Amino acid sequence: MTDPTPWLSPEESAAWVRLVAVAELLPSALDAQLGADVGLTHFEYVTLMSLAGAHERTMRMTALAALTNATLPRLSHVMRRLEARGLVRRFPCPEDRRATNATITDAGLALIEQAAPGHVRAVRSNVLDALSPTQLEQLYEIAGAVLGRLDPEERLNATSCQFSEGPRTRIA
Amino acid sequence: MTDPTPWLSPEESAAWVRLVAVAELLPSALDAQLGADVGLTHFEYVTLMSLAGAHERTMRMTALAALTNATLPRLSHVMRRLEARGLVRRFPCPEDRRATNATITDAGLALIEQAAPGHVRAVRSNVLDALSPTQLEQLYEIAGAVLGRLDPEERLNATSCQFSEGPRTRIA
DNA sequence: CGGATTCAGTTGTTGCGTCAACTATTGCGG
DNA sequence: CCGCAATAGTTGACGCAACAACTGAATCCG
Repeated sequence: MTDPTPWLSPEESAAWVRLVAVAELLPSALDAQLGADVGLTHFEYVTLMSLAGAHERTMRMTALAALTNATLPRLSHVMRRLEARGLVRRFPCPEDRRATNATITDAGLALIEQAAPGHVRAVRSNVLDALSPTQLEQLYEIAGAVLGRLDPEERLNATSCQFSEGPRTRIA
Repeated sequence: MTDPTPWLSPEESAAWVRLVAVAELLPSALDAQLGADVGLTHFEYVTLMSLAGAHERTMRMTALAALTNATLPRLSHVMRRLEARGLVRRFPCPEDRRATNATITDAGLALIEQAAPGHVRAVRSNVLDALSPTQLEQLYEIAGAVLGRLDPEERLNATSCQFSEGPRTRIA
């Protein structure tokens, strides 16, 4: 009982401190670049990208919330703001009249196509360029292991593939 | 000009997505545990820890802000709340009457001593336990490399050593 | 010495995320 | 078929961080 928490070893502490620093600075850096560039937060960008990659560029609010790891209230507020800017549209789902479908508009598509190059540059210059191919693989494994603890549900899995594509299209 | 952003390779994209997920979930997890345990945010906890480890348990606001990577307004607001809870005290610096010194109170020390075990447990269960010793070393290197890009000024360096110590004391 | 600039902090406003209601629809059990 | 729980989403209130404007003290400089 006197030693339920053996404190952290120097190695653990050093790695932990750096990880925390990255976790704090990275979101700010992403938001800053996207905000200055096109007036979007990173979350708004991911939301629009998810819609752009969806079938018919349309998704149910709940599905979109799960995909972007947002609570439903948060997504609702964000979508209201995006809709006010003409970047998305919302309309009731015909099959389930409780549900709401969201679609990205042409203006929304145009905006993320405008935003993407700068965002990719920021990702490279802030992170990827600092890592060797070996470290990239290690990062993949490490982040995966940590995610297994942080997100046992594995809800965040489909956000991917938004980056390895060329300009997004309907499907083909 | 047509290819200034070669998009991301599948490997890059996969690692990036996982890193972003960790960067989003980790702060929430820390805040949730500390908030439920002792009603502190992670930032407040780090602030109190920094004060506890400082000479005479006292620090200038500017120094504390630099150490915790906070803006001065943010720190000012946080310190006002902490002072209202009796966890810190503020008083004008005798040598420079522009400056304000902050000290952690005995109540503040007691609170972080109460909070530390649970926090360390959370750090372990959410991150460290998922990594092998090799991965811990890799994480240290990777996070260091990324920090070199995100924080070229190296402002976040002294937050360390708060974890490898036993219960904090003045100095000796 | 005296005015201007810089520095240290605080305060007010705005924007975003979370939490707690609340509405409306669906599906289930009797 | 009728109530009742569960689901989908919206809305409003509150808390915290960012930004800008402000006060007061120190420093620079002529």
